Amino acid sequence: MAVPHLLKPNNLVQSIERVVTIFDVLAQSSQGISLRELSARVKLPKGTTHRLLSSLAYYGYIRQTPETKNYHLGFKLIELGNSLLNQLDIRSQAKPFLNDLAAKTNETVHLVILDQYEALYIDKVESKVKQGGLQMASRVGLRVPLHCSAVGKVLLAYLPENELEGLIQQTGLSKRTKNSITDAENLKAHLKAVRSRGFAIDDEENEEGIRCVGAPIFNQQGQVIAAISISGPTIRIPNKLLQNSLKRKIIETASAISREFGYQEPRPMPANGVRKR
Amino acid sequence: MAVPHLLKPNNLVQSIERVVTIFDVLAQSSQGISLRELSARVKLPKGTTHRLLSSLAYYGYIRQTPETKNYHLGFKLIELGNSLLNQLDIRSQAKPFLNDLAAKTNETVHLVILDQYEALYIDKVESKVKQGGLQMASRVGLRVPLHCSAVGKVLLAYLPENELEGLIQQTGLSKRTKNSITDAENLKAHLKAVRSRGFAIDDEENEEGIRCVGAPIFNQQGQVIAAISISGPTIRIPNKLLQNSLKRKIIETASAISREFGYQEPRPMPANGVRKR
DNA sequence: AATAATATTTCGTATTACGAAACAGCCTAA
DNA sequence: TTAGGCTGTTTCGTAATACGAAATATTATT
Repeated sequence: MAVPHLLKPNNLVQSIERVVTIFDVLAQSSQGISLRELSARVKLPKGTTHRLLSSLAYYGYIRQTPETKNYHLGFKLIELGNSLLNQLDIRSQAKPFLNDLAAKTNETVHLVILDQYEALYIDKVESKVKQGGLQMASRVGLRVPLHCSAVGKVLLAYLPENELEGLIQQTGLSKRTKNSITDAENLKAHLKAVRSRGFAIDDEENEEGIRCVGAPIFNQQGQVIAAISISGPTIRIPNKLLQNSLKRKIIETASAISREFGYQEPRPMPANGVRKR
Repeated sequence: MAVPHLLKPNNLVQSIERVVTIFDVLAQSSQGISLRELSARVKLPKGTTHRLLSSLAYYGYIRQTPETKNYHLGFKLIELGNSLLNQLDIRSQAKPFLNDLAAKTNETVHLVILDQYEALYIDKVESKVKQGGLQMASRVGLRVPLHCSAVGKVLLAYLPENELEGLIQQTGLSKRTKNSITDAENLKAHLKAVRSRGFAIDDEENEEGIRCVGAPIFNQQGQVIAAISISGPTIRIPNKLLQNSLKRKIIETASAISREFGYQEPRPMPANGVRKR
């Protein structure tokens, strides 16, 4: 809930702390929630909760269904969230390339950035041809662990050593599936390989039955600013396909986007393109 | 900025008021903003602003670029905004129909709901074939006035009389283009026609060079819960096309979505399907 | 190296938000 | 129809909380 690597300031504004908790509860309550239950969940007196809610409602950050009196997140949040998405120029720059890639591969394409030691989806393009109707559990705004996703491993690979250590210390390497890499040394070796090859593979390491290939996007300074991936059900993506056409396509697309940002490809060893925080 | 028709409670929580103002300024500052400038804009001492910011940063609602020290909106807002979008089942229900409609018409399709006397875009599907590269100034999370957009007029048409009055009183009828309807009586007559025909047309009333057709989506109780539209540049959309194929397609699509919500079409007069707030 | 212009932290104070308790509105059942 | 038990909402005296001026630290600039 809180940004993991930021140390907690000793003088947090109480109301902000409380509002944030309320938002979290509301985000989980898709059917809305009553004042009574909400105040119980956030462990505050009804009166106090109500006061915070009416302030938030006044500004459109939450809303109350008139019939049920239940509280929900407010539409102002869509406004803000999308305003932020729009400010991210990586997103608009990458969009046409992602569309193209999804059309060519008939699989789902993702764009992610690094945030708070997690990979944050900031765009998703589904192929029109949804064979079998298999859907990925991804969505703009959601997050995946870094150590067990293709995009995540790409981002990790170009992170300074000490930050990688920090992540391992703080969040650990969770075992999401039987293929997840949970050993720090294994991971480091794996990441070294990712750096030298320029792409990463997720072979059902995050979600059973899903395979992905991911590649990094560099800016002019050679820093990794985002990652893209192609994802699909294992049955549709044999290893052969992954290692050949998909791998080629993701690398080509990633390079094309990097070039838009002024990145100069041909260095002798692109391996040490360290990402500065 | 504040919800217009809600009366200001006399006991707003000060910190929330301030945070909201900060968010608004940050949303407008796509390049980030310095503490000095931000504190000037929100008319608060630097120290005070800084304290609020560090609380918000701790929870990921804002972030600070390490190099420039500038402040930006935080990714938590994307998470919340999209979590809310996802809670709106009208959006997921309508999605396939919108895709279909965009593909068939090669124009941009919008899904909007009524919020705070404005039409709020909650989905947008662009046709793949972007002839001429003409782009609409719309985006999920943005808003259009009700009285001069096809979707807006559809929503207005099914609003109880007193709410329509309230809107006119509070926000007025702005003249966005030479075609905008700015007279209350004209508007009422126009809305009556919209009700009886079951669709609305926006003939460059909101944006010069843009024409739209819109139609309402009903729920089981016969209330209007959303509206959809087809929009495109005037040059590509002659009145003939609008009145024939596009009009037919938007009505068909809207009915199909309404049926998903259990709406029973064939009543003698669907005109009095009054929308309850 | 000195200066200027930032961002950040400190700390005594009074304003602000607190929350217990009273109130109001609604449903259900007798 | 009215009593009872639920909700959500408002009040108000109090003290804890957030306030913000000023000191300090951190950068950038000359």
